[in-house]
Amino acid sequence: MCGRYSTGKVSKKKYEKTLNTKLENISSRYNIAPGQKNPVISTHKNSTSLSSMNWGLVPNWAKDPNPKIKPINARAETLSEKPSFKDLFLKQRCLIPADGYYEWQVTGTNKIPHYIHLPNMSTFAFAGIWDHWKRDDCNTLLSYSIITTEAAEPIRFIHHRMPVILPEKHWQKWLDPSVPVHSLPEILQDCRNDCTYRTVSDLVNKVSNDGPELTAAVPRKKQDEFDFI
DNA sequence: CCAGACGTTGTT
DNA sequence: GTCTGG
DNA sequence: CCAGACGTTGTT
DNA sequence: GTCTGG
Repeated sequence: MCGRYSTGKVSKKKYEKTLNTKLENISSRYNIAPGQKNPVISTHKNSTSLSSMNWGLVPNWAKDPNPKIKPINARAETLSEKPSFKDLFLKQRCLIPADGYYEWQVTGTNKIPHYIHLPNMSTFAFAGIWDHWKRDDCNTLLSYSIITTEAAEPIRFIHHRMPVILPEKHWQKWLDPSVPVHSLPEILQDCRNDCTYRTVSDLVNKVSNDGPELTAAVPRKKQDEFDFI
């Protein structure tokens, strides 16, 4: 799955070139957590732009802008069936700029954080869906959820689910609300699985920690080595 | 029909 | 255990 | 995702 | 809003 990620060294130019549009700046962050406002690229009324959206989907029909359940992830396999997601999957897809994400490997009583990224620390984009919540007397709330799928082979030992990382060739199609429905599952299945990883320190656990040191490789003992102490 | 949920992950 | 806040 | 709180009444 | 359960 995906519950923390980074935009530390993303290339805004890569998004601008691939999408043929001008975007606002993307701040460098190394510990993006659910519930925060983060940069998201979406196409609305024929224009593609970067907006600040809340991570954790608040559907437009929610009575309250702060409902109990705000999904941070949405399963790719069932997107077109779930009442909360199906309309958004058809018409409100988004790209989430990132250059890595964190996954905790649970071994016995230990939780070892790993930083997962593409070769060469390439800038990438998660596939997501977004929505727009509005009541007369309240400000508009934009929110999003990151789509997940089965984990790629190299990182499956860490966790069995991972966020969908879209190759650049699909970015424009993914954002286009008029793209034929049948191509959506094809795009999702053609996601990147050439991920690599490193163990990192526990600094990432605390949301208030933020900096390049969170992504630094830190050797960690495995659980079975602890067992003999 | 109305009332109530609408999600994921992981664990059992 | 479960919910909230970040 | 993880960390940290989880409550009321009354007083300042 | 739309779906599910009763």
